[in-house]
Amino acid sequence: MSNSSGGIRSWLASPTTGLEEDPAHGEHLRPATRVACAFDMQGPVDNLKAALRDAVEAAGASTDAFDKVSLEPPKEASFGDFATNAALIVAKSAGSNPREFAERLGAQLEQSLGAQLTSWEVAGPGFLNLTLGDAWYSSSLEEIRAAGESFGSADQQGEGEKVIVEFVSANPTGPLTAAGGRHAAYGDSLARILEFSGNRVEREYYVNDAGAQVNRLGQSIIARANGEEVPEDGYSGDYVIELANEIPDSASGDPDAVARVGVEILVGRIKATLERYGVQFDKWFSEATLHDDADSRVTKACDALQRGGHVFTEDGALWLRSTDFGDDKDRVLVRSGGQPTYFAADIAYHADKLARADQLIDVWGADHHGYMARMHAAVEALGDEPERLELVIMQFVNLVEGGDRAQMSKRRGDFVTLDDLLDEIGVDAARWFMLQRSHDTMVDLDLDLARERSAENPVYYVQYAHARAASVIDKAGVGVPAIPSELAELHDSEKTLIRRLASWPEELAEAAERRAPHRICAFALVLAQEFTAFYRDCRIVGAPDNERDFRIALADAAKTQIATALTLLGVSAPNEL
RNA sequence: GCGCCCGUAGCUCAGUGGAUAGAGCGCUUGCCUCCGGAGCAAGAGGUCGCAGGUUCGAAUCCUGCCGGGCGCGCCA
Repeated sequence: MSNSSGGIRSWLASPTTGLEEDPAHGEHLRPATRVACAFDMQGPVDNLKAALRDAVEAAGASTDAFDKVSLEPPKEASFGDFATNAALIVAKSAGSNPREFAERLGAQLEQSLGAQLTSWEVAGPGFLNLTLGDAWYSSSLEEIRAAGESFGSADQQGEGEKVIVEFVSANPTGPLTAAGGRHAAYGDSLARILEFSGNRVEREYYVNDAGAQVNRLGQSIIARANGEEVPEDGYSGDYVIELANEIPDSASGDPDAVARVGVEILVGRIKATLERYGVQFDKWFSEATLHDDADSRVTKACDALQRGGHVFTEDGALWLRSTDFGDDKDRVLVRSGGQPTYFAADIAYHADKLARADQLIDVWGADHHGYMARMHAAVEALGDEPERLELVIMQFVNLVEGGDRAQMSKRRGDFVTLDDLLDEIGVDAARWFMLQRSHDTMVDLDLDLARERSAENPVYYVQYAHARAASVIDKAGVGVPAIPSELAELHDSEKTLIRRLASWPEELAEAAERRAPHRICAFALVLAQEFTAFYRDCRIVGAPDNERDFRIALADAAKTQIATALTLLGVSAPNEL
């Protein structure tokens, strides 16, 4: 960004480094339409909810507003295992008041759930608190274990919508920055979550290998090859000197040709960095290919807009009347000199993507939010529904060291690359720390904490719980037995853990719908904590056989779910640390 | 000036209509004959930026302010 200010993030993506965020990538807005989740309701909690729904009907109320009904473990343990606000929502439709209706609901559930329900009570304005029996816990664990690794995932993989997630797309004029690591972690994790939810997902990187910045790269390389300073607006990083040395005849070469080779090399490095980071793109889309031929896709896109009557000529330039679609200004498509703008190419690119998918998700940097309105306007002008393009805006990331927004950079003009960061804290910590906060919050990444290989570091804490589960199962030495039919009374820690496991499908759906991988981090952390509490309270090795076997099954289910969660984050789940 | 995001514990942040607002870090105090102490437990710490409004119920929704970040090119 040629015009961004200096300051805190300047060493991440600073004008003086010449590192540019991907162009054109703006801000955020949340279309009402979301990618549908392909999976059907399933799992123990859904069974309960189905029973609740039946009870609502049996008690004479409408289920029209049932999607507003919650059924979840209350914060306060004395309120039972699950609490529902159903009566508060539907009582009116039965001509009843909430407390009275909750009584009816309780009685109905008592009948339908039998031994699974130990007791119930009506509380407050009309909450119904349920206390479940060990029978429910046992059968729930059974169900979770039967589903195995796919618990919470779509019944039919790939039956959902086809989604293209475009992310990173950083200009190939320099190495990937640490900030790019946030985009990469987010986009990839979101893609994994959507895949797990049954969608067909393609990860795509838009390579801005055309336009003025590529030319500037060529000029900069040539200048360096001749031992000169780079031109104003050039790229001054040391990597340009490396490129100058690497590219044969760069001192006397044609700027475009030199630039092309430079871009090729840099794209290769970006690819390698991302691969190291665990991110694989399905498609690297070259902007230059949009400009090929006289009859290019950019020209076609402009023609299409013209046919739609959405363009006009002024001052020798061709404009899109984007104000017709909510933008605050009209935008130039073709400059008076005849060259298409970046925007025009981006429209062609999005037209191409729209033809290839049901839903588009673009992940953009926060400094591009001003670009959102025109992009949506363009989609609409093309005759498409703007909701099909979803723009997710990533806020910035700062690296913090020693309690300060740190000078990790050695000197002015340097910046922290993603590779530098990975050298410092490793892939697992980097991905976790990049993901654990919501995309619309600016984050400070604490390098000291991220480096820590102890329980103070959440990512190691979660991995530790996983390794511990593996270890104790191994130590018991009887494999993973079936859940015994005769059970001793369950410990509160066992029940708490099973409730958590059972809540996974719902949590996952939430993360998918809200495009919120950070929820998976939060879930994994709580799950690890609750597993650890169970491990502390319920001895496995040396316990009576039926208790031991039940607990092994539970530990194994927890281990599986921790591993699944970490996989969705792109973090490893080793059996030993 | 206009637009987008953010404002919750000392710090970094979860929590997009439910009951006494949570986690991690930091701080205080305990716990190793005990399946991994790379651990566990307890505690202190908050006018959810401010003011109105909607609701049986608001950190959450609406309006207006204040503060911070970012953006408003025939750049990408």
